[in-house]
Amino acid sequence: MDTKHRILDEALTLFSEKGYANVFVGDIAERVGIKAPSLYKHYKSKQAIFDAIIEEMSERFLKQASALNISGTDPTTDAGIYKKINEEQLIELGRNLFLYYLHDDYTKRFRKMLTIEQFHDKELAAVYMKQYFDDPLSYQGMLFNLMVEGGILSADNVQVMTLHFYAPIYTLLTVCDRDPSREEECLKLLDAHLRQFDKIYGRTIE
Amino acid sequence: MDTKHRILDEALTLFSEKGYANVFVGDIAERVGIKAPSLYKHYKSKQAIFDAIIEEMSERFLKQASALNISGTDPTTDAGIYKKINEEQLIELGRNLFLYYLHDDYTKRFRKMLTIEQFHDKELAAVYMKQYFDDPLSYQGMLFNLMVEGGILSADNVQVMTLHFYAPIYTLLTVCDRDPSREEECLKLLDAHLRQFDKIYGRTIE
DNA sequence: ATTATAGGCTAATTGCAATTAGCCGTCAAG
DNA sequence: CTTGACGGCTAATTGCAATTAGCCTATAAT
Repeated sequence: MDTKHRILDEALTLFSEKGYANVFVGDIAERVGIKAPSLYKHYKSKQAIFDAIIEEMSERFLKQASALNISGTDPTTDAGIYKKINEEQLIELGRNLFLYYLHDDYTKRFRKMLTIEQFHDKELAAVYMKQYFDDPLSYQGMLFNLMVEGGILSADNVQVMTLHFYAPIYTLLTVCDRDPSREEECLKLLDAHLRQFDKIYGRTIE
Repeated sequence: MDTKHRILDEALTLFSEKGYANVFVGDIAERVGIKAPSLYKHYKSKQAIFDAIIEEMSERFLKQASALNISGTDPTTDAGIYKKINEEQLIELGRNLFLYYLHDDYTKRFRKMLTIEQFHDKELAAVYMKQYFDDPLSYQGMLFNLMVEGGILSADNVQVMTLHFYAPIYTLLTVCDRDPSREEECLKLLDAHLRQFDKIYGRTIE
């Protein structure tokens, strides 16, 4: 009964490393510890495995939002916290966002898989964009609006400020995905970015 | 004799749209206007076509550097120009970088192809990183150093400043690659980014 | 004029990888 | 205690897509 789930897990790993077309059902089966034909007791086809991964990940995304902010609370209902944030907390917010994306095992593999497969299918490109561009920007934008209200940040154009915050995080993330050996270098650069960001947009409250 | 080159061109188009594994040699042949077996008069195998594309693009990259800066001259030999640049020219520099990457037909298709195929092969990931991260950052970093010397920009940390300049450009570029219909939106955001960048780091010369 | 080469075609061939057929053991429910 | 679903296996089968064989024409060089 657990096999069904192990198949998805191993398939995701392989798809993220080699891409759908370069993974054979036999590879997946081997990792799971069964033979290829046995896979078909659980999934109708190779494509069905892929679809099930997309399905599961879409659900997972819905639940994860709260992992990303500093308080673990929902900022729409707890706006006050973000009006009192300080420099260290702002930096921690960025670092958490980065580290979550970087190390969460599922999102990491899923992101790599989407990166490879995004051009096969308009849908996948849309999922990628939503997950790694639109949602982070709109979520961060919302937080920053609160911070501007709270006098913690100052900006004419919150959208551009949010882009300035997020684009380096995204860019460094894609570097680490491609070459994990540069992780340390990227973390340093991330840190420098966040401090500089705070210096640029932060307002000292006296 | 021209067929050999047309094959590369059509193959690049197809690989960039569907990925290597999803393109059949018959597809390439059809576009060129010949039958699949005839391809083998020009290239030993499908893989050889792919390799030839990589080869040709690597050469092309060497020649293109001068297309990206405002003067068309080599800044290592003509540093003076960058010490006298003004706000509008700085913005133009960023826009040119973006538009070149976005619209140059070869680099656009090649970038998409690399995005899809990068995880097959360490080499390809390295090419991608060099082309879209390391080289732009080091090149821009060099320009910005000149501008800091010239009193046009001010910064403690030129590396982070360069990241702040380039990361949004890169990020918006990946958005346009995935969904060309957002090009206009991205261009507006690019413009706002560049103006904001100038406001942050620019120094008025009186 | 003849011949070799380049480049095209049709018709195999090959080989691999997805899937199907059909068999078997286990175990829980009746 | 027997039956049927579940999940595994081996041995086909299928189908497709890369490549090879072998032929043909045009043209350019000898």
